[in-house]
Amino acid sequence: MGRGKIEIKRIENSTNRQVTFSKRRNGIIKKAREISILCEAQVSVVIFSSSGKMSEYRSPSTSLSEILERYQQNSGEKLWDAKHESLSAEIDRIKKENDNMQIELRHLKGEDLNSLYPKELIPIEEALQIGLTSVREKQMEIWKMHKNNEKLLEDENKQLTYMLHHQQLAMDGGVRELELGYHQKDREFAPQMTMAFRVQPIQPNLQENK
Amino acid sequence: MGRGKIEIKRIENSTNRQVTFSKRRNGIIKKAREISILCEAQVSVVIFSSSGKMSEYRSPSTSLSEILERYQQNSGEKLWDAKHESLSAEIDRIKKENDNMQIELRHLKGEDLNSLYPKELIPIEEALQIGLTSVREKQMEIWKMHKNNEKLLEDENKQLTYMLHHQQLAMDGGVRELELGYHQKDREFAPQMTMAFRVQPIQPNLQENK
DNA sequence: ACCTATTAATAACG
DNA sequence: TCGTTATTAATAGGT
Repeated sequence: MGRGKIEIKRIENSTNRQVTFSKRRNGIIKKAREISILCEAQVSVVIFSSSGKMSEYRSPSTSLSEILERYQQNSGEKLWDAKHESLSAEIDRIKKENDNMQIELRHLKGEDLNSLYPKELIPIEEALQIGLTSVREKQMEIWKMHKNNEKLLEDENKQLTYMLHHQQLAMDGGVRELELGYHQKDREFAPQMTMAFRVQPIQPNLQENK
Repeated sequence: MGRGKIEIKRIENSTNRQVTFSKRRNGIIKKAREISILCEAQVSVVIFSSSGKMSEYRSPSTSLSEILERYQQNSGEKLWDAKHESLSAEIDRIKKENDNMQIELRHLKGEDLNSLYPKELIPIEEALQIGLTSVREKQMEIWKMHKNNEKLLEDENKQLTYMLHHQQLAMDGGVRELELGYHQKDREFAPQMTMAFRVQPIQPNLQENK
């Protein structure tokens, strides 16, 4: 039905193919609409072009879900059940994993020990022993760090006290007339000077509180 | 395209409508096949007649699920149920739970302790301490049970030895003529008699080996 | 997009 | 449902 008859096989010329697609797609959709009106049929047409663009026709006042529902009833095919099943399978898998961990946790916390064979207590005891050792080592490490920090702060305090003392002596001893200028001009500068002597805290990332 | 032009509106004559449906449905499906071949298009056509009978065309080597997948991507419309959503949500929930347990387990085993604040080490240490105490109590309990069982068996042994001794004395002392009868008639009965004296093992469910 | 010669679909009927 | 055929509709190729 055109200037010439064509064979039904892939149209090699790309432009031609695209044009034909466009025309025939419109034709199909028109036909779909017509049959739905003429014959009270429920129709769904979905067409993807080779470039991936989608076109669609659905008979009026019908949702795709409705059509899919009918489709499944008629064909017996499971449409989205494949995905559904894979999701369920994953849930089962994770739940099992979950249960195992739960049991392991309970055992480590000393619960449900009666369900175990005596032999199975041994690795649990060992794990607990190792865990306890690690935790206590960590605590010891932290304690040492704090101790160290304290020591540094104490040293710093001594140094500051010493410097303060010297400064006071110097001030008392002579240039008392400078006091006025100190109070008026350098007051806000003074804190910055003492800051320059402050030792940076060790382990700045160590936080005692959240 | 027929002996007469027809208006596109419901065909009132039922027979006529049915015939037209049949013809046009074939036409649409033929067109669908043609466009899929000519233009490399992916096509899905689903038609329900007014009487509920379904017809379908799908371009070769494509499943409907695949088409639905593409459809959803293109249209943004959600075809799958709330079911899917709830399953996905449950997976997320369980996975999260899973992660939390995993972390707790690792901490109890003394791993990844650096990611914790010092304060958080304390409850872990306590839990480990409690767990260790429980496990050791359990082991002690089992040990005591074994000890007890051994004691009972020992007592039983003594009793049996004693009885055996007495029996032997009685036999040696007098009725030696019974020996023949004992050997021939009661031999297979004897073990059952001694069984009657056996003490039932304590804690029959206690299994040393799997 | 539009045009139109030509083919394809199909309405009416048997 | 199937075949036939007059007639309309779709569309291939070209502009």
